[in-house]
Amino acid sequence: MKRSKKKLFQEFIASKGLKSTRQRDTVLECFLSSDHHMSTEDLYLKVRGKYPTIGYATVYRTLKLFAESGIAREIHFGDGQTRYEHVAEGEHHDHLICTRCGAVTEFENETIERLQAEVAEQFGFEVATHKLELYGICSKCRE
Amino acid sequence: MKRSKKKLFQEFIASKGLKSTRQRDTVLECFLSSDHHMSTEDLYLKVRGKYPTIGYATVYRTLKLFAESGIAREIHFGDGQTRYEHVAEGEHHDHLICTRCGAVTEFENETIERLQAEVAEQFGFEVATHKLELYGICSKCRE
DNA sequence: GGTTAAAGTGATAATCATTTTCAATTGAGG
DNA sequence: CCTCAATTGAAAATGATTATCACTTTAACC
Repeated sequence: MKRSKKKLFQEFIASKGLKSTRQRDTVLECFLSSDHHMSTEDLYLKVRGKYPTIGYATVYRTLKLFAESGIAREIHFGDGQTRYEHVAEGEHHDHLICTRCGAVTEFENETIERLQAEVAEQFGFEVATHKLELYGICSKCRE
Repeated sequence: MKRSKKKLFQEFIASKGLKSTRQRDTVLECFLSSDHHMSTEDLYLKVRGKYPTIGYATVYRTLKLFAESGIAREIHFGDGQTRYEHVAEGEHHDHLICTRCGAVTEFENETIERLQAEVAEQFGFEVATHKLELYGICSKCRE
């Protein structure tokens, strides 16, 4: 799975006439080494561990490439920071966001997805991606 | 309906020991005069028409108060600008966002809402608000 | 109506995340 | 190995939003 994302990204890079560099490889490795979404800062700090001279700009630029290549997707929770999550073919997860402790839980629900498609069709809208976030208090904080 | 929102905001202001000012009244009027969501800049420009000396900071501050008072809600589409939409008691609308022309259409679907509540319950999560956005190409752009 | 303390305002400076710039470096193909 | 376009990192620039602060206004009280 990781192998395939690496390959996907390599192909994307090649098809655009871009170059493969140690920086991009390192950022990709670090990104793939986590299961969940991460902010640019999270990733920057992680990459610094393996490649101390990396610059912020490079991480920003590389993440945009991930999004363009389709292996990642930007997400915005409204706290002013952009995060990136993994995109697996045909898979999508939505979020439960605790407004007290900030915890983010992922979930999937096929029925909701299907209903979304129906609504879009009614409007003649062609859906590319979607975002569903539920804000509230998580079970731990409610105890 | 507008009357009730004005009243709601007045009550909120009073309950917090805040003051009623011409600036706040003007911003509220301008906000209520539109049916849909608007960015801070949109509103700022509109308010300037009625109150030319208004400052950006005041509009920002007032919008935050609207959100706190419950008559408005922040929305983020990922373009770096915060927008505010009207909140009507018990009503909620989700968004179809065209990534080509930027058009935003609102919709409601009770079944989706109900399913969301079910999912949240499974996680022991208490939902306060939610956000559902479908990104893609609108019917006009598809022609 | 005048007094006053607390809240509000507006101009401006400050922040914060993200982009751009640019000189120096590096990768891929010939 | 050479060449040239792509890449990088540091630092400056940007754009949205927030904080600061001297001055003004509101609401309550006398």
